[in-house]
Amino acid sequence: MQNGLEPASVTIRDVARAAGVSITTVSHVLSGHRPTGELTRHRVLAVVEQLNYRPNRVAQSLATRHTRTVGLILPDILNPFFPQLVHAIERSAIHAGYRLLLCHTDSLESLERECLEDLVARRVEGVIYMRGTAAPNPVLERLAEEHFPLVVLDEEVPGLVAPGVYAMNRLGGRMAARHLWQLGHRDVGVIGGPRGLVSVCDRVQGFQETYRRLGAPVPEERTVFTGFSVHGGQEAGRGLLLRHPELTAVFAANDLIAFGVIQAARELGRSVPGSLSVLGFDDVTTAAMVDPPLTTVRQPIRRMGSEAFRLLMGQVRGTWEPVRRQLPTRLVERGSTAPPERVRAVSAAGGATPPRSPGA
Amino acid sequence: MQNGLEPASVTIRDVARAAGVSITTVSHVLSGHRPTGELTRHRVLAVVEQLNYRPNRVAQSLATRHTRTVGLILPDILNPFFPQLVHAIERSAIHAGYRLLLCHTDSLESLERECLEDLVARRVEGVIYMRGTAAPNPVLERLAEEHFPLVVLDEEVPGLVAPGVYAMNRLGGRMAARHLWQLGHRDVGVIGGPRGLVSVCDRVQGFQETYRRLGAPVPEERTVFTGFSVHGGQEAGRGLLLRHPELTAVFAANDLIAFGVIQAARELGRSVPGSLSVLGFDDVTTAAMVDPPLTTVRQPIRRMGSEAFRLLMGQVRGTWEPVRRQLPTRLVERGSTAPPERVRAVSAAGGATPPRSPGA
DNA sequence: GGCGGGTTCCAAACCGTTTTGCATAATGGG
DNA sequence: CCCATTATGCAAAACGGTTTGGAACCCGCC
Repeated sequence: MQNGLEPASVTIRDVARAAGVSITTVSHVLSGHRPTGELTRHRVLAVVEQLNYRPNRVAQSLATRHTRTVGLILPDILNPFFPQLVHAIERSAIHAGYRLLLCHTDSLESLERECLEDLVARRVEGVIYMRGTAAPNPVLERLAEEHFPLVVLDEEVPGLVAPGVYAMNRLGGRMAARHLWQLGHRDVGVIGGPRGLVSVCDRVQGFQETYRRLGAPVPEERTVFTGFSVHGGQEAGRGLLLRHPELTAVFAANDLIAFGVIQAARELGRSVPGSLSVLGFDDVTTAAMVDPPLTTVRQPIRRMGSEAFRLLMGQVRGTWEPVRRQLPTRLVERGSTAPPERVRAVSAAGGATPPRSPGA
Repeated sequence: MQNGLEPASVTIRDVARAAGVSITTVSHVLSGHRPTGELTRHRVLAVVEQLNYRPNRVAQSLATRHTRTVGLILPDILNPFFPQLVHAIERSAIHAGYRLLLCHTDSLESLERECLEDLVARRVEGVIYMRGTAAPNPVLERLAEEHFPLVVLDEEVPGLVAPGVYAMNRLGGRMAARHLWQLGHRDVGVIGGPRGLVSVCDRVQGFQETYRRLGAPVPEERTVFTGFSVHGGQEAGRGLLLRHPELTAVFAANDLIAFGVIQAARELGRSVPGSLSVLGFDDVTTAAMVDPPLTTVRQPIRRMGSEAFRLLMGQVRGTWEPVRRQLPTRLVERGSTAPPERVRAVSAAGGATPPRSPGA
């Protein structure tokens, strides 16, 4: 390698020399950590301007032992849920003068570990950790034990004592159940996400528990699990609907899955919501744009992101405590759910309720 | 600030002391830059293991003058196009041992400049720059002049001589035009993205140029511009359709806009593609999931991302040259386009073509 | 005129690595 | 047995900043 490519950037030494002062002085006028003479200050500033000097942040980081960087570990950037989260975090971060080091793990545990190690080796001041796999992560555990600034976001890590920000998943599941129940659905199916994920368990259990309490427990074979993806939802949805044509509604553990279910339903000639209601989770921005617009349980994504960052900063500048924040979900009713056909027919006959027109 | 929070990480000095060798030796066994005795090596490695030593990457960076980091500047992470691009870049990056420093600019020129400055101050080895504004960026120009490793991605910067990777936008526009023309559309509208963006110009011009050549030039007032967002598309679409109800098809400069147009059409009681065909650009993953599935011009997103990274690496390790790579687009026909009603009626009467059922 | 106090500035140590030049020990050949 | 090598390991100088402890100077006051 030839080297010689570097623009041989100007150092603080160059500035000092050009301004005829010591390095120390330059540093002080730049940082303001100590008062400097009016005259020298202007001279230094002028030289800085003229030479277009910018302090080397890595040298600064080494000396000051802070990098103004936080690491982000996320499982799947293609799931629109995560970009929304990243966006919220980014806003907070930039506002606080921090940058984000991005690590996409593709839900691979090995990558997760590697990234985590690398991030701390790079001396990020903290890590916001979003997992996509249920596999235990020893590195994460060590970090938590050492009280390394860390906040778990979105997907809880069982057994880990560390600060975290989550949605009220169980509550969300209940909301979904109540909604479908009230519409009159008695034969419902559930499509969960990856097995072992706490959020999936909570959502599914919240849903099932409500149906059970209402007197119509969801039989085990009507609950299936798949990946958090459109494809997964489609496959699982097709299977479920084929085995249980009597189903009038399906609750999906996230919006991507719900999208897949809608496609599967269409494939099988079942209209949504006419012959099948579909309910999602997350309220990703595209949820309002699909056909039909998806009824879904909204997570307060922006607040989750900013809260996560806030918590992280709290740790960075002092007090580590394993706060566990849960933010409320809320049902967003759109066009993918409607009363089941039987009920519809009845109420239409009674002239009470016209068939609902799905619309924003 | 109490400090004392740092886990007081173990340094190379600690390892050296514990292993009873010099710092140099430790460094050498770890890097393999010089041969070391079998015995010492094992001893050092054992200590490293035991102390769980990880070299401080920022110190390493300072000493070696490389950070194994590249900066990413992108205008809008909420537009699913960019996460897809980021994903592709990330894959290449991680494979090459690099990490990504993420800068979301919200299409703000001031933020762009700031981020760029910060990234080079942080000594990223290169920058992949995606712009969302037409405003000139002096920092960018300086960097390009200095031959700082840089590749412009997706959105060209007029007047800048720097390596770049783009889609064949003009060609894409032509493809869109040809498609609509062949379906029989003669009254078409165009909704461009932000004014001044080269990609927008190219797409729109490619489209218009084709229609002109075919003998049905698009009148100026049927072309409007808006932001790259669903909302923008909806507003612009509503306005356009209100002023020009005679339109039978609309070409949108990206998928988000197209989604908005579809919503606007629905608002106005026009079915898609029944009474209005809509054609997008990008082929974002959600394009296949909206209703109706969007016919769109696909950009080779993955290839654009990996090619951008490849180009960047080329610069990092040596040769700067302002290569300009253009990747081909391709029309993906889905359900949002169909022959205009008039034509449909005719051909249906002629019994030639049954109304097309939009489907995947 | 000496002295306390406030300004300004600088020298030097440090942050945690890499890397070069050299010293020493071990090895082998003549 | 001695010398030329080769194998090993160390000390010290970077890398580009921050920060602390003083030194030098100026001021006004008693």
